[in-house]
Amino acid sequence: MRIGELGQATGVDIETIRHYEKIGLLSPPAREANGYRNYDAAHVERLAFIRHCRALDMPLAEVKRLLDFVAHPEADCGDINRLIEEQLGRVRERLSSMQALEKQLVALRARCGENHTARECGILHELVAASHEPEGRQR
Amino acid sequence: MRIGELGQATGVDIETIRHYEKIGLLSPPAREANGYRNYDAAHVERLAFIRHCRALDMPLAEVKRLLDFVAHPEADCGDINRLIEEQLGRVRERLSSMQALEKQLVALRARCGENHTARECGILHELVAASHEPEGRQR
DNA sequence: GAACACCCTGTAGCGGCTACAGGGTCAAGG
DNA sequence: CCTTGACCCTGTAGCCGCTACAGGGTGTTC
Ligand SMILES: [Zn+2]
Ligand SMILES: [Zn+2]
Ligand SMILES: [Zn+2]
Ligand SMILES: [Zn+2]
Repeated sequence: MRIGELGQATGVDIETIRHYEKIGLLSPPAREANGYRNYDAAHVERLAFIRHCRALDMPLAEVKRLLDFVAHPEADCGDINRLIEEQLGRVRERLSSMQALEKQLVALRARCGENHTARECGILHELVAASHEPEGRQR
Repeated sequence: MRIGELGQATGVDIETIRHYEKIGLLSPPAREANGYRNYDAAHVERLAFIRHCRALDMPLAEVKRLLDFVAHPEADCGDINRLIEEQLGRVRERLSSMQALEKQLVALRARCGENHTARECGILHELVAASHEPEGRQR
């Protein structure tokens, strides 16, 4: 199948597919006589796998590591475990900082009353005032 | 004060300070005879404000808009309100997708038992299997 | 006069795409 | 036969928000 069909089949932009090939994440497919890329079922499989991992917000470098495991199934599984664990750690860290962020934004929003000018805006005052304190009371 | 002192005072890397100047976020300071940047109190104020907004994960483009409000306090505050609202919307969207992500990763981790090879690893099997289904059951 | 801390400009890199520019290929329709 | 259109190719540059050099200049101290 050609690149357009592969994109159709997996819901991936063809520019992205070429990008994955360029960075060595998706193996170069065969070429037709006219130079067009010609993908097979394994490519569909692989690309779907990549996208699934990306949907789990894994960096491409980690996806690459996982693909290596798929290619060499005799390897020990401990590393896979660790990879997921690391990923989970990062996600949780990000999650908690985003929760703190949401709280701050909600508080900020509450500072703004009815129509007035920027000079009298509680949001702006709060932002200016807050930037006078050392960052990170919440730590 | 020189750039190093400003960095000290605000906890911002001097490369970052020069970067902010280059992209027009921080106004160019005066220069000493030898060409060294010479900042004043207003710059400290402004830089602290920028960093505080960044800590709230605002894109620099929005920080710029806020700085415009600070500079023109006669403007209507409605836009400030909207800006914070948009920011909150983005944060919440990201937050809920990260929560879903965390769940998936926890489920994934549970699939891996004791020591075994990648071939028998439940995580890998799950990832491969999941990539066969159309993405986004959760939507 | 040499070591050191500081400063300057400019360029290139990161990740993960996205968007061109400037071409080639091939089937259907006027 | 020729044009239109859909598809494909390569290569380069841009996005964000930094970060890291390379290759220099300045100014104080021993
Ligand atoms: Zn207001
Ligand atoms: Zn102030
Ligand atoms: Zn396992
Ligand atoms: Zn399969």
